[in-house]
Amino acid sequence: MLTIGDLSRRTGVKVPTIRYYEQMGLIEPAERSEGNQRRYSRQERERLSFIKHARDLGLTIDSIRELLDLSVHPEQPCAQADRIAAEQLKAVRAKIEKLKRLESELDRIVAHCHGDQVKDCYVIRALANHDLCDNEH
Amino acid sequence: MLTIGDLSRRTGVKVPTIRYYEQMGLIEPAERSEGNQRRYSRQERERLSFIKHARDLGLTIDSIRELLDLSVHPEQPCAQADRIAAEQLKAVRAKIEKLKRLESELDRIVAHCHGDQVKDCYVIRALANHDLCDNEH
DNA sequence: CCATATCTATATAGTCGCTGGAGATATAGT
DNA sequence: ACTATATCTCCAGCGACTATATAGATATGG
Repeated sequence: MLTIGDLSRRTGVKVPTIRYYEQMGLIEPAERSEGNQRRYSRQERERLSFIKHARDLGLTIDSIRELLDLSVHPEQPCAQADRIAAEQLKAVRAKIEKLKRLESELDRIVAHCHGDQVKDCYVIRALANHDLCDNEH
Repeated sequence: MLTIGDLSRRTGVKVPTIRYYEQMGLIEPAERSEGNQRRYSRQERERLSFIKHARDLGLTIDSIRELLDLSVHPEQPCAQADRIAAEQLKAVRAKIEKLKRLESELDRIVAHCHGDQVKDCYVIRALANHDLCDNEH
């Protein structure tokens, strides 16, 4: 059995975050030692690793809860799990597109600035005047 | 003079957000009508547009406050404004890189899934088992 | 000139996913 | 037995809003 600190080190999830996940119902309330400290088994470590992995991929707590619910019904069709992952992929792609537009505008703003004083500064002027932008954002 | 609703429509910043910006000290407390309603001039509309533009570019409230402070000192060197924009650019690029890694992994996960049942589902299995990942994330 | 419709005011709480602190208790090592 | 470290619970805070409730102001049509 692992203490919460051990579990934290093995999964890379911080101790208060583990307790937070318990509170949010992502993991079951843990067994307790005589002195009321949480103790975890290998199964619980795996579940937490699953959660960590999904969070690293940007899935919301709600999506993860859904996936966890699905994973305990192995005979059901997996279309829903598919859908969750596909939607997340779509969201990630949309974010990338948006960030790329920001990148190109910021890049242009930074590259243009060669004034020495604020009154000539392209950064400031570009922000004050949307017309200097190339694209929508 | 514009009401807060007019200002909102002209800048695309929602009414409660304008009030929030006032509270945060990004914009000066507005003049008031006899009935205690906020009234805005053209100058204040421009300042809010500046803020909107900067927020759209992902700058934090704190960075925007710095830029606004700079913009009222036109004789000072603009190196700091430059630095703020350059740092934001760096942050945006880092986010793009991270999201691209997520994209490729999610894409791989989704593409692999052709099981019909949860027990064979690659989405679920991939999340449970980090070894199925190609790269770090 | 009044009824009504829309807008605005303030204050407060909620969102998401944690993170950190205070003060008390448990456990491990010597 | 003593000490150092880990853990416990509870609660507050982050950022940037967003929503809700209740009350008062203003604009419009008849």
